[in-house]
Amino acid sequence: MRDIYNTLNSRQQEAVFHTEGPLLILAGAGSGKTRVLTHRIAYLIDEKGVNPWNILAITFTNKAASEMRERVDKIVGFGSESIWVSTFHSTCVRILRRHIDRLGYDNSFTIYDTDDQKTLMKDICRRLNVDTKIYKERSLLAQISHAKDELITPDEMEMNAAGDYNKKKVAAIYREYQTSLRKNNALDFDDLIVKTVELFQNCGDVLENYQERFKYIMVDEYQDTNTAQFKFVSLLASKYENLCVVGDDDQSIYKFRGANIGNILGFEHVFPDAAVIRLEQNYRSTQNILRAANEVIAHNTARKPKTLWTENQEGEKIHFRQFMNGYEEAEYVVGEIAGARREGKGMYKDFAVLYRTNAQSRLFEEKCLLANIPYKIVGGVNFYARKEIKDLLCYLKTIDNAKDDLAVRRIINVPKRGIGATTLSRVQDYADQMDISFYDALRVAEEIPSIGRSLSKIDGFVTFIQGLKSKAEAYTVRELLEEIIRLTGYVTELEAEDTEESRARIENIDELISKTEAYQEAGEERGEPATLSGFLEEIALIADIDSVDPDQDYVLLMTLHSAKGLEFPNVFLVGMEDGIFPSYMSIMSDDCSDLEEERRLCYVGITRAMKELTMTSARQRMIRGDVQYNKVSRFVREVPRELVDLGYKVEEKKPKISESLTGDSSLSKMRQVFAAKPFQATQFKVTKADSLDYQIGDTVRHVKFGVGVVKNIVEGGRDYEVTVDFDKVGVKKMFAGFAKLKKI
DNA sequence: GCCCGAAGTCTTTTT
DNA sequence: GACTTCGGGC
Repeated sequence: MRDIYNTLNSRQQEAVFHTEGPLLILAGAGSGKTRVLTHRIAYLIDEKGVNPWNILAITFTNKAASEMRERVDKIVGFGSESIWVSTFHSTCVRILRRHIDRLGYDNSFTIYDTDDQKTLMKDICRRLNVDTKIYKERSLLAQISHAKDELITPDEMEMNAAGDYNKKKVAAIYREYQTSLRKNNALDFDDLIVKTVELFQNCGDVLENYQERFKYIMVDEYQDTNTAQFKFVSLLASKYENLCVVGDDDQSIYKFRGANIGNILGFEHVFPDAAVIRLEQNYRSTQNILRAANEVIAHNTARKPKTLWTENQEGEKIHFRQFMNGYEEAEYVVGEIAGARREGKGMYKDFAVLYRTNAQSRLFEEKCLLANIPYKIVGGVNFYARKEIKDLLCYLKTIDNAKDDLAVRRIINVPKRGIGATTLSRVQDYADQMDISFYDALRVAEEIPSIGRSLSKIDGFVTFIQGLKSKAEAYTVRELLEEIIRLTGYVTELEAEDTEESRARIENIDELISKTEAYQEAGEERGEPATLSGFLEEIALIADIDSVDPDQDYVLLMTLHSAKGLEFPNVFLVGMEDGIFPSYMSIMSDDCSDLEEERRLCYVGITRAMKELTMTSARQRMIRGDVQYNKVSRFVREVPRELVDLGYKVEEKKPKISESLTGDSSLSKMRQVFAAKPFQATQFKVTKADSLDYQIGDTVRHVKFGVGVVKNIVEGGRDYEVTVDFDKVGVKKMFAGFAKLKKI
């Protein structure tokens, strides 16, 4: 046997060597569960002679999947590429792409994102004369999604409704929603799981096929599986029962999207033969951080009792600071990072700022920009949800799946083709009457009565799309996209607009183009054809966290939810205020388990930290336009006083901050900041351009600082250092790779 | 059919 | 505060 298993502790070894039958690994935060999983895979292949082809490992995010894949590649001798490592959603898509015709869908189905779902729901409400003042689209979709998480069909929902008028109405809307999805040959996120389960239940041969294929199944983050996902896994595993699930009930934070904590708490009931192994030694955090985490989570009642321990050093105390408002809070945090960086205490990527809601990112982003600190915001408005991106994607979707009415209707007038609402509703009526798709109705528009003058415009559009369709086969995705941009004049139009906004949009489009290129390359590497459907699918299933590149040196700003599974030497938990975190909703809720979920979220946050943890709060804060006064979060008070360092008085601290980092940065102050900053020589991996598209004397634009003139360019080891004199904020030095200056 | 400004709504968290 | 929707005017 190889000696790679010697580095594991005895509990971990036990988990690795237990290969047959159901196994539940209760893995506390930082207890090395990914190590266990990867070593377990290696052991299965190397020692047990299992064919890599027979192994399935499921994670929640693509990032987790690719990390696991990478680590498996490193320790598995051969054949690691045929191990199936992917997320629940991609796994299901791959299965459905091959077999969903058995359920009466077309195998080229489209995946609807939240935006698409909303548009569709709006449509349905209009059709069914539902008053959206009373039944909000959002809440309807939430109810439907929840039903799907629990594998409840429209029929079942109606039956459960009994005499309840409201519930019956929702059930009817749910039914109509499903019909529309099918008409559009589309699935929403939840359907991906639900339909796969349906497929398995209806087609025994398909299920058996996959049961034989996946003889060994592993599921990561098991505490976050919902009923549908559980059903999916247990169907797959029911033949061989070689199911290994890894999770931590204390880190269950996705109840709102249907995660059923019962799946982990009741695993031993469903699989009576299950072995249970606990991993309680933490390798990540200092003793103080771990003690704080243990103390906080101990306030929860619904949990499997356990206590993490570590052999690590005691470490520093938990820092807590309270500020007058959110600005000062952000200034402090960013100042601390800048300071630590200046003193050589770590790189930017060693720091993470974690908050409860996405909206809180803004202040930190602003301060980072002012301090010239590279950062990345994870989450918030999805890149692919931006208008210009969606427009172009809908062209691609139309080409890919002509049944997707939503996509066709979105682009029929983008750019303006002078086809109005009246015409569109006539086409829609005709399509409904004839029971054909919207696009097919357009193709036979001459048969539609009272279309009149618009006919020629519609014909123009149809010819245009048909032309693109005929090219789709031969073109790469990139070529197709560029053709669309050229023929529609999309970018030309934006260029003519010439505003701050339109320039940003063009930049986004450029990024989309490079994503098609990256997709092409990845396909070639894997030896898979880079199809249009494949590209659209990848985009639909991508999460923002997936784009975090561990080689890039930037501070990460994200929600606590996004931070799960990550670790950082230094963590800032900001906005620690009752009403923010725990959220107002959870405090007010009758169901005290809501508050417990928030506490688990806090536990997740604390345990992200390896060396240092800072919690901050503000006395007053702007929330949606008006000022709120919040108390310090109860979670802060649950950390034993002796573990906390309250620091100096805030008033004493302030001058030092404003000296270095306030917005009205006079030249001398900025110099101070930069003088002690030898960081261009260190690893600052922003890909260095071969040359810059501007030179000394050119006028350039910066996202935050506005317009300025380039004064100097110094070629550094990894990037160019550019000095710019800005109209508004004066002279600044910055790195070309990060500053993204645009010549104007 | 299209554009612009006023009013209304929202936010927890995400694949 | 930021984004979307709606209604009035052209």
